[in-house]
Amino acid sequence: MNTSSTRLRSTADERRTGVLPQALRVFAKTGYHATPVSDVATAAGISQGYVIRLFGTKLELFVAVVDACFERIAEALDAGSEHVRGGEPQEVLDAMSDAYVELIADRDLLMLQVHAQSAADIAEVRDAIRRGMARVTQLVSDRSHAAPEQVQRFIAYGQLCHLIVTAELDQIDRPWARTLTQGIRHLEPLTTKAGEEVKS
Amino acid sequence: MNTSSTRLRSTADERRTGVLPQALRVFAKTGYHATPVSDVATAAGISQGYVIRLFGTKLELFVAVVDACFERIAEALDAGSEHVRGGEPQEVLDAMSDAYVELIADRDLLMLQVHAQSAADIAEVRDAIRRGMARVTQLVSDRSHAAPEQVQRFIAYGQLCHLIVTAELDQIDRPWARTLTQGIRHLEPLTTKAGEEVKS
DNA sequence: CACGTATGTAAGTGAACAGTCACTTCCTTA
DNA sequence: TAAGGAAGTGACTGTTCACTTACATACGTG
Repeated sequence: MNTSSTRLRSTADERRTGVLPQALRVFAKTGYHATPVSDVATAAGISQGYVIRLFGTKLELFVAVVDACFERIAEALDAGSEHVRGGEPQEVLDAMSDAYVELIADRDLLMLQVHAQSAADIAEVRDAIRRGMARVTQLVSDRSHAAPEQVQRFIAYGQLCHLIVTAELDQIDRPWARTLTQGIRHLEPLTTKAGEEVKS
Repeated sequence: MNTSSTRLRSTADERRTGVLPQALRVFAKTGYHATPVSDVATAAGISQGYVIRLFGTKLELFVAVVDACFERIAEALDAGSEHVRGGEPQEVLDAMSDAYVELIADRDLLMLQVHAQSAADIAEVRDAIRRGMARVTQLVSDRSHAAPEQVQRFIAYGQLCHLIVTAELDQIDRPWARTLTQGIRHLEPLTTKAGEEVKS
């Protein structure tokens, strides 16, 4: 066993966990069917054949990516709810909203959910979405102690964000687009507006 | 000119309009990238090469399908709002909700929207979504005279339906799934519940 | 009826892609 | 240090697919 950094090669497990974030980025751009495994391999800096060896099939890779996506979302919601623990339900929901909005500023986690929904006719993908949504919904419910209707609304507006981001409705300066984007402060990553409190 | 039905061949325009509903069905199942043109051709009963000739490229065909999809949605919403014309905003919105839910009982129009969102990195597809959402949003606003917030909510819950249908959450009998599906009476096509008024 | 145009097909083309395989290089440990 | 196993590559394979093209058949019209 060599724990020092002099190794030239990673273990297969290290590779897998290292590949996942890159695969997430690539799949988020073009989705499951339109993304060749070779693109993932290039992004990860390894050969295409080895990516398949690491994950078995492209589908298994994609499912692993979807799981990782929801994992990160759950973590963010969890962290966002931490500093208002025990607050009013709506207060907790708002904190989680802010955390989600902040998290998806780079679009990848959001786009991947859209692509996963589009590929949900594949049973394994549909199951991954179910796992993820179960986790997220339960987390939101448990942390906020909000009524089911409030939780449902929370998720519904999250889905609306998907539409806004995929069609880039925030870049359209028309009444109908403003109707859909109103009150949703999202994207414009890292630009801090004066007077708005920032998570320190 | 021969206007009788003795013709063995359709005009190109007739073919195009005839192919679109079949293409809608096929694309709704597997999405843009995973659907070969040959599948559309088979469904339409013509050769694959001719489908391309009729629409130019697969992309142009898909865009035409997305436009047709929103066309049908707009028609349904329009019709649904007819018999409560001049009613209270929320009343009109509810009527449109019912019309939408009834329309998407066969899933195709809904699934196609999801697939279009997933392919929205293609500029032509993104533009088609924008056209469609502009039309739908304006229609809902104009017919209902509801506040923008209400219209936004209407669309947001429509997007929630997309998630429920793609992941088939209505078939999951767990609290988290019930939280997301509550109050949304959808699918279970054509089963009329006692005591619920039916559009005669 | 003959000629030009539009409808439609079937075979073909070249590129792209998921997965395989033989092989090399590195690492660990007995 | 030798040996076996694990990491990793690159070329290959068979298939699928969008699009093209050469050709055939039907249709309208002078």
